[in-house]
Amino acid sequence: MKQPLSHIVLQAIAALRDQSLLPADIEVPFVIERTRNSEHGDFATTAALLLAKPARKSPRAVAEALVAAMPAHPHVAKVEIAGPGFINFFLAPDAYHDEMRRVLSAQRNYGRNAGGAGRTAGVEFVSANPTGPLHVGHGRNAVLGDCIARLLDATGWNVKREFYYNDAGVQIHNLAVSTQARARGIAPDDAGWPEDGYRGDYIADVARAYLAGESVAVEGHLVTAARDAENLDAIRDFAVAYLRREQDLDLKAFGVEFDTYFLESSLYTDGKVDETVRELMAHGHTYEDGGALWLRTTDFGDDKDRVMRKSDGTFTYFIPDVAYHLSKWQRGYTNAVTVLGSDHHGSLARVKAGLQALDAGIAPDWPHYVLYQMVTVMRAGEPVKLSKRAGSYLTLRDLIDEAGRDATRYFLVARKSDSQLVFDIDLARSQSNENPVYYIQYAHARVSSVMRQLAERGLSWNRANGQAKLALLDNEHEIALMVQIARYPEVVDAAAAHLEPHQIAVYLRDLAQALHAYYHAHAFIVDDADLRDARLTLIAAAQQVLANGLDLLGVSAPEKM
RNA sequence: GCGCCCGUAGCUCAGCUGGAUAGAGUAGUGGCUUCCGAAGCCAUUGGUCGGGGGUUCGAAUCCCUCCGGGCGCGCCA
Repeated sequence: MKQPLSHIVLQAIAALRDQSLLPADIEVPFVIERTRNSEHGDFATTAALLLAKPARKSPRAVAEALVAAMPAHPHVAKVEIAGPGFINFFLAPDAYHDEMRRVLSAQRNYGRNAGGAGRTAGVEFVSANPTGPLHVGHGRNAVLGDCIARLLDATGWNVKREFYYNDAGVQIHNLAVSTQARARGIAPDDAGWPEDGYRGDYIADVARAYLAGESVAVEGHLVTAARDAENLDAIRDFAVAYLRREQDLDLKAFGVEFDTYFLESSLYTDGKVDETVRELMAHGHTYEDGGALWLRTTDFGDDKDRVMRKSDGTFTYFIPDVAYHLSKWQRGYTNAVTVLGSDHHGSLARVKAGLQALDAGIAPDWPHYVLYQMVTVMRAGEPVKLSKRAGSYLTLRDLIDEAGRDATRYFLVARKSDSQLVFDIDLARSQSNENPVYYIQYAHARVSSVMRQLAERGLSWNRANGQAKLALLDNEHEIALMVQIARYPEVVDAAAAHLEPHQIAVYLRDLAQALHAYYHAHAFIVDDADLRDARLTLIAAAQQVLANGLDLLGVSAPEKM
């Protein structure tokens, strides 16, 4: 709804320039924003405040000139100047009525836009090594990445979901020897159990499946167990496939799927690591010291230089990381998002430094990192300790089984990613009004309930009929609800631009509240057919937006609860 | 010691990225169901936005500093 307003402000600025009341060469990054207080209208702009200095006039004088130069628009009922020089726009009710019609004609497309213009955005997330089941932290990562992908898709990007993992490093060796020990009947704490072995019971499951000769289908190929406890390579391949499949099943149950699985080992076999090292050396940001090859990352804002190639000839992990991100760039990921636990934030500076040192035309702010803080899980008032190495941690699967997919997704994404999250299992699984996800879903189901009632009474309402007399929607609840509905496209745009899916979660709560309040204050199935059609149109629009928003979070929108 | 993140109502958190009188939920208090879903609604109490300085028309938001909490700081990944 902002576009017409930006348009007439731009026209007014142009008019003032033509009259030489404003310098011709200034850029005005003005914005049209929602007002917080309805006394200030629907939208406001601070353009006059920003123009005051270059125009060498008082903000109010600039505001008056702008308003005088502003063309009329049928959706704008009134323009006022307030305070130090705010320009407030009051929309005509028709602006909102038209918007409701737009919701119903666009349906699932309402709120989507084409800002990404079909360019490719790669969202890398989860990226857990296949050494065990996913834990709750991975769950936060998964839902953040998935919702960001959904937001980018909704804003016109061609989105690729990508999962990166290491299938050959120290941790994987550890997995192999742990599984081998289990296959030989050695348990943790027994003599001969490998140091730093994975102690969880799931390792015994892997070993059992291996000895039974099971086959595992994962990522489009099949791995069959060799059953030979002495064949460490076969054990490793099987264990990786087995645990990857477990992760995929958990992720699928969580509503998360990927387009691409990228193996770190492929960077070596495809020569990408060597290519990256060659390029870094060619651009002169490397030097040798103490038998190791260093990258001068301090040239690009890191706080100390980093070793690329150790004195034993192997690479540190960060070179594959740089090579991997280079591969994303080469694969045309104009926009790249990496979702990462904040405990890895130290690696950001060096990877970005490595990318800059390649001098490949990569923008300094590419890729975008979305960091998230730890999740603390509470059950019955007690924290549940997360300890991957101890093997006694709460898994994502446990959480989904207990709290349900919808509540788990909502809770893990409803907060800003960079603040610590306390996940209260008891609250998440409670089906009460304390639980926001049920409150939102309930609001959605309630509209379906009205429609069912309508049918039972032999009445009908045609969703596709844009003829409803929406001018009848004029009480405070209706206006509040229409305003809330019409905000949706703006919220989607902002949430996508800032990679902040929690904005959707917060918005949906507000929308559900406006709908519940309307529901309570007014009847819908009334005798007056015109009024009935108008009100049904409104709640149908609200329901559509709730469904669209829930879809962005990957949470179901039930017709019945 | 250095770097990043956080500190907003008793509790859990928003705050549209510098705008107008800082908002929700929950807890507390007081109301509302012969009627389409009470899994609901309405009203009300509650704030030195961790403290202090600064930048400007204007700061919870940006800068500096201090206090408190979290996470990092390896030729580990």
